[in-house]
Amino acid sequence: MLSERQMMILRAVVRDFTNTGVPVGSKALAKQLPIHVSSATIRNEMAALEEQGLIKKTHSSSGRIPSVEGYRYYVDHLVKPDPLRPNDIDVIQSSLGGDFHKIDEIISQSATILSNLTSYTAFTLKPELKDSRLSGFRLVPLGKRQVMAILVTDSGDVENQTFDVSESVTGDQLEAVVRLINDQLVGLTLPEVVQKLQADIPMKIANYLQSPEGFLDIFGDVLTRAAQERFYVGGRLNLLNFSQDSDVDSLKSLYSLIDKTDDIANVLGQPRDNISVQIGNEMTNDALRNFSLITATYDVNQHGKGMIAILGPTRMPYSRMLGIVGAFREELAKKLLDYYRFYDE
Amino acid sequence: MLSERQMMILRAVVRDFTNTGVPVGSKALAKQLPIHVSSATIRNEMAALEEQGLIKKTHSSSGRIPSVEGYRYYVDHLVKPDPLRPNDIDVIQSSLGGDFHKIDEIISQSATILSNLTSYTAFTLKPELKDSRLSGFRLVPLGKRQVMAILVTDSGDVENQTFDVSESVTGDQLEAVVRLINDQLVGLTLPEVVQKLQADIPMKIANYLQSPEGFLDIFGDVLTRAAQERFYVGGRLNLLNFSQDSDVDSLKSLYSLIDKTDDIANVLGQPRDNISVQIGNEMTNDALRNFSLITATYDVNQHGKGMIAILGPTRMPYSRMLGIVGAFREELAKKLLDYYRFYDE
DNA sequence: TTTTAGCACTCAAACAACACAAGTGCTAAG
DNA sequence: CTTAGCACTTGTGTTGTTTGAGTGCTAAAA
Repeated sequence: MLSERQMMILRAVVRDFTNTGVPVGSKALAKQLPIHVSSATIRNEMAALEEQGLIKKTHSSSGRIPSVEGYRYYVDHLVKPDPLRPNDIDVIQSSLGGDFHKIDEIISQSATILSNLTSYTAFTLKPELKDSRLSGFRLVPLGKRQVMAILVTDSGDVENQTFDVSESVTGDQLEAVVRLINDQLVGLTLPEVVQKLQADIPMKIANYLQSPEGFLDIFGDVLTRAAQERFYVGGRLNLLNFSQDSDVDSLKSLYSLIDKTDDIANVLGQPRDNISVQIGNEMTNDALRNFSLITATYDVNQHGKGMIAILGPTRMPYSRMLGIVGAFREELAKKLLDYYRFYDE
Repeated sequence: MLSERQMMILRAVVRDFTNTGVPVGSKALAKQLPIHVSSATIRNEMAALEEQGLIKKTHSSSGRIPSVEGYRYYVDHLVKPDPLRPNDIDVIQSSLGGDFHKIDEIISQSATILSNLTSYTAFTLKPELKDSRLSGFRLVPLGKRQVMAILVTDSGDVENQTFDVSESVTGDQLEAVVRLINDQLVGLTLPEVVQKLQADIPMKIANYLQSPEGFLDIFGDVLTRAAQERFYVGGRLNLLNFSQDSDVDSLKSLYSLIDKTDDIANVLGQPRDNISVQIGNEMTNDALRNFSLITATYDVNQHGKGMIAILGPTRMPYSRMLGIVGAFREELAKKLLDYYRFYDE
């Protein structure tokens, strides 16, 4: 259990350190704190905090910095999200104010805005219905030998891919395949489709095409892309700002983590409600040891829930960041409700 | 004019320095060179080379490194491309050996291979006909309010985009628009299309749609994307390897250069025939001062010419790199001819 | 019992002094 | 024209010193 005074000190240590990056000592605290005690008293209290593992020294005679547990305690009990700066509000409203013709534009734009506001790296994920179902499949002939495959889900996701077919394949054959897919697979959830695709579909398709493998490749490809949650990333390059002593290797693994959709989905994890903070090694992934991740869901009513996140150094000004993320999720939800309202009516 | 011996020395300086990164001195050269002269003689020759601006010192008593002009002389007169290592041949053949369903896969894969072989950053551009023409336009309704716009050129490029329309727009209206576009614009080169789009098309479309702006936005968007040359980039992260003293700012500007298709197209420039090397500040762009760029065209006969390039430090082993780029362009051309042959027949 | 002043101690960081190695230019002799 | 020899320059690495910020502990004061 922490005393009031200890909390005050811990809060000050976190605030100072996240602002300056310099370990904070007893004397500086004594001057700064609203209570009148000597640096010796502060020292005693700091020793107690260190005892509990909330703060630590970088070397035997240095000032203190927060430990992961210290940050944890801070975000759980002590922090109060900062209200947005007027300037930030302007940025959000003007960047999100324009006209958009597709949801993805809004979501991708959001990642950019969020990274600008925070100067960290931002992720956004569009609102998603629990299990979306295949609602349509098309093959559109484009030229002598080019065909575009289009897959649509009932949550409005569209995946497409062009590919080349040998000219011996006729339009009738393609149409038959499309009909088959639509008859057999529309209405199923995507995992069910994948399953059927490995079971009886190949044989049925073989009735129409001599060599169905190529086609199945394409279809499977488009399908897995559709089943995958698609993240937008903004401010990738901001990671370079805290490349402590330019450790190229860890930077590389960090970037490959971010660019693999699967991996980053794992990192962000299941959307917890509200806002959640993960600090340093609380995340399993080693490449993130010096980072913190703030994730938040946003709720667009019947259109599902989405997610936003920012990734920055463990040593980030949490109060400000929590304020930004909290405000942005609201703005984004509002914008999307507007968007849907327009197209629904 | 350089004497035979001076050439030999320059060649050795470039080779040593690109291999080790350490300025090379007279004694080391004396030991290594096939002729028997003392280090003092080498020193005299080096002074002559420095006089001509081909090599320079990093400080008053250091060994010499090549100047930009020195590299230039080296690649123009002295270098001989290395033959490929057997291992590299394997890599190319196995990575390019598989079955592909679209050209873009081959080209994008090529960027990856090339970056792996060189451990630099690689660019690839697919073969392009001089001025491609609009050969078709589609609007495919996907659901209640989603529509996909597809644009096809006669060189086989496909651009597409989904967007949302208000439900008050009917299928008949869309069809009318498509017919209009195909009647009026198919067969024109893309610049001509752009021009017409700003002239009489908007009025004609207004006959069918109350508010054509949204649609024109989309069409224009797809159009500019189609007109743009699309580069594939492989091994982006390799740039981190030579982030000398981790200059974050210049890294950032480098990456934003690479990621803007327009800018990078400018950097790579017009495809010169054959293979060309640009060294350091020979390129106008400041962010590239410490880099060299090797570009090469490849020729797929009637299917046009494409381009590949690698971007690495000025201090790169040119002989090896020229060997790789030279061999790869041949392999790629061969692969593409194969590909076209299959689908053409 | 809590707070505080005082003091001895620790450590990182900055700096100076120094030796070393690699390399150069120059001179004079071969 | 080549070379041996030598004085000179400079980056690098080592070592020792100083300084300043900060700590823990003790004993006195509140």
